[in-house]
Amino acid sequence: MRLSALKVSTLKEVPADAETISHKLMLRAGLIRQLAAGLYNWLPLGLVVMRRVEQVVREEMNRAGALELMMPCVQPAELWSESGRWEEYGPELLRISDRHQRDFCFGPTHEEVITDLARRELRSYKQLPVTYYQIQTKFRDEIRPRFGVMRAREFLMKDAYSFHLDEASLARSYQTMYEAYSRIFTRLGLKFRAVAADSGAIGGKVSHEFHVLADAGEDAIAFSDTGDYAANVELAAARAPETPRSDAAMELERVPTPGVGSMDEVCAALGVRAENCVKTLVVDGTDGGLVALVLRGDHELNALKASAHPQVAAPLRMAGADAIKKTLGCAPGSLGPVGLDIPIIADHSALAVADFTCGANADDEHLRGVNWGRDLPEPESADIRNVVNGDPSPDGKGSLSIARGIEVGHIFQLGDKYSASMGAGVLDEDGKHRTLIMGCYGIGVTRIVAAAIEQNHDERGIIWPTAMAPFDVALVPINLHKSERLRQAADALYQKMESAGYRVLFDDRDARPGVKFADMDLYGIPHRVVLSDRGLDAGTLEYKGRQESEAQHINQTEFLDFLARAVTNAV
RNA sequence: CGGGGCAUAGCGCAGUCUGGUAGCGCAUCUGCUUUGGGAGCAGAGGGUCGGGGGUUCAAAUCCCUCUGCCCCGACCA
Repeated sequence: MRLSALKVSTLKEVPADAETISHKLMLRAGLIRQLAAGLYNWLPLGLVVMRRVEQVVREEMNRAGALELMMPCVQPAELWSESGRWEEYGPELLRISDRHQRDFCFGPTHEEVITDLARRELRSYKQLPVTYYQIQTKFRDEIRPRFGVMRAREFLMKDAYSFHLDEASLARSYQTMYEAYSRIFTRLGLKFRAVAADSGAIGGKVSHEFHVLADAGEDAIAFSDTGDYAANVELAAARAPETPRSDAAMELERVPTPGVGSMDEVCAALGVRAENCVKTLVVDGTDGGLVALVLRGDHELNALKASAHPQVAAPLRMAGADAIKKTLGCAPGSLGPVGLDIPIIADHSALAVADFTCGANADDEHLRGVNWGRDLPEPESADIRNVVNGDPSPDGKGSLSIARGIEVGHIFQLGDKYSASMGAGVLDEDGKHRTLIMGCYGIGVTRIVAAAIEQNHDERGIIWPTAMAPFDVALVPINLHKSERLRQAADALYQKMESAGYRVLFDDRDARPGVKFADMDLYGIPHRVVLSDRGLDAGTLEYKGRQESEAQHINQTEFLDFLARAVTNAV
C-alpha cells in the first residue's frame, strides 16, 4: 500500500483522556477513534490488524474442528428468561425493545442463543460432540469503560460452544480448546500464561483464563517458579504456615495512638512492622449481623475466598463506618480481635503471629504484645487472603511469583447450566433422553490488539509481532522528489516485494526523512528498507528491523534473499 | 452506581477568580527556501466558547439546569 493513499495522518499530540500506552499509541498511529464512551471506530490500518488476529483465531479454531457460524447480536428476552439470566445478569445487559414493545437485549455473550439452536438441531448422540464458534460483535454495558479498546463496551469476540453427551467428552474438547488457545497466542507472538480461574457469572466448574503478560494488566496472576501451577490471584490458595507460632515473649500493653488508623500509620507511630500486626476488617454476615475478618497487617483480603465462608454474606460487603461505630463502639481504624463480640475468622497467617499489635476497639488506642490463646481465644482460621510473592505454591512445588496480566481468553466447562434450564438434550444409544453437557470458550479479539501493544512497544511507538503487523515491510525512499531514478527504483522494488508476497507500506510522500522514520516507527512495521540516491550509487539498500538500533547495508541484488531470511527469523 | 474533575478551532491548552475586540502551540491550506530522525520564513482558512434558560447596557467569564466525557472504587473477553 502506498502511504499517500492512507489519508489518515499520525498524531504528535494525544487526546488528554488516553491513559494507557496502548490507547495512546492506537490513537496516535490512527488505528482507532473514539465515538462515545467505550465505543470505537476502527480506521483502515487498525482494521487490518484486527482482521489478522481474527484470521489466526479462525484458522486455529477450524484446525481444532470447530464449525463457524453466526448468531444475531440482538437476542429475544424470552431466551434469557428461560436461563434465568434476564434477572440475574444485571445492568451490564443492554436491554432494548422493538416497535411492538417486545423486549430484546444486545448480546453480551451467546449461551442462550446457541443452546436454543442446539435443542432444535441436535437430536441424537450421533451428532455429538460438536463445537460451534463465531467471531462477532458483543456489547456489555460496563460500569466504567476505560483504557481504549481494552475495556470497551462494544468489542469483537470469538465465542465457541461445545456440546457433549458426558463430562468425559467435554473434558476432551476442553483440552482441545486449551491447546488451540495456546497455539493462537503463540502464533500471535505474545507472552502469555494460562491460569486456573474462577468461573464467575458464566457459571460452571473448571475454568482457565489466558493472560497476556503486561505491567499494565488489570489482573494479578500467581504462578509457581518450578511447578506447573498457575492461577488467578483471586483463586490461588494460600497455605497455612508450616512453622509453629513462637511463644509469647511480651506482656499485653495498651498504648495511646491518637489519630492513627491505617496500617501504615500504626507502623510509623509505634515503630512496628506490618507483618507483626494484625488488621481487622468487618463485613456483613449471612445472619444479618457483622463478622470480623482478621489478617496479618501486610496481607490483603481476598473477597472471593472470604465470601465463600458460610458465615460471610456473598457477595462480600464491607460494613460501613457508621455500623461499626454503632455496634463495636470505635472507628474502623481502631478495630482489633481482642474482646470483640462478633464472630471472628482469622487468616492462617494472622494466627501464626505472636506478640502482635492491633487495634484496641477504642478510638485512638492500640494493643501491643497480644498473643492468641493467652489474651484472647483461638479463633476459627481460614484462607481469606491474597497470595503474595514468595508464598509456597499450593501444589507443593516451588514458590509463587505474582505477575500482571491482561485477560484475553477464558474457557469454561459449563456442565448442564444452560442445557438443563433450557431443555436441550438428545437421545442416547438406549433411546433415553440425556441433557447436553456444554463447554464455552471466549477470546477477546479487539482486546488482543491492545494487549499486544501493551506488551510490545518502545518510546517511538508500536512493535508489532509479525503475525499481527498490518504490513511486513516499510519501504522508505529518501528525498524522493529530487530524483526520478530513485522514484523508479522505489516503484520497482515495491512491485518486486509485493510480487514476492510481502505486504509493503510504501512511503511515497514528499516528506522529510525524519517524518517518514518517525511514522514508520510509530506504525510498528517489523522491517524497514531505506532507499536513497547514495545507496543506488553504491548498489546497496539499507535494512533495519524495528527493534534494531543500527541499519545494515545490503547489496541490491541480494536484498530479497536477505529479506526472506530476516522475515523468517523474526518472531 | 457512589466520590472527584473536565467541556474554548481537528489535537493539546491559556483566557473564567476580577463580565467589555476569543487567543497560543501542533495539525491543515498557499508560496518560497530546505531535506538521513517529527524543518524555516511569510501568509491563509478554521469557533454558535457542550446545550437550554436567566442576571446584565454587555456573558467563554456570574446564576440555574440539562448533556457528554475522563479519573478513583465493586464486574469481565
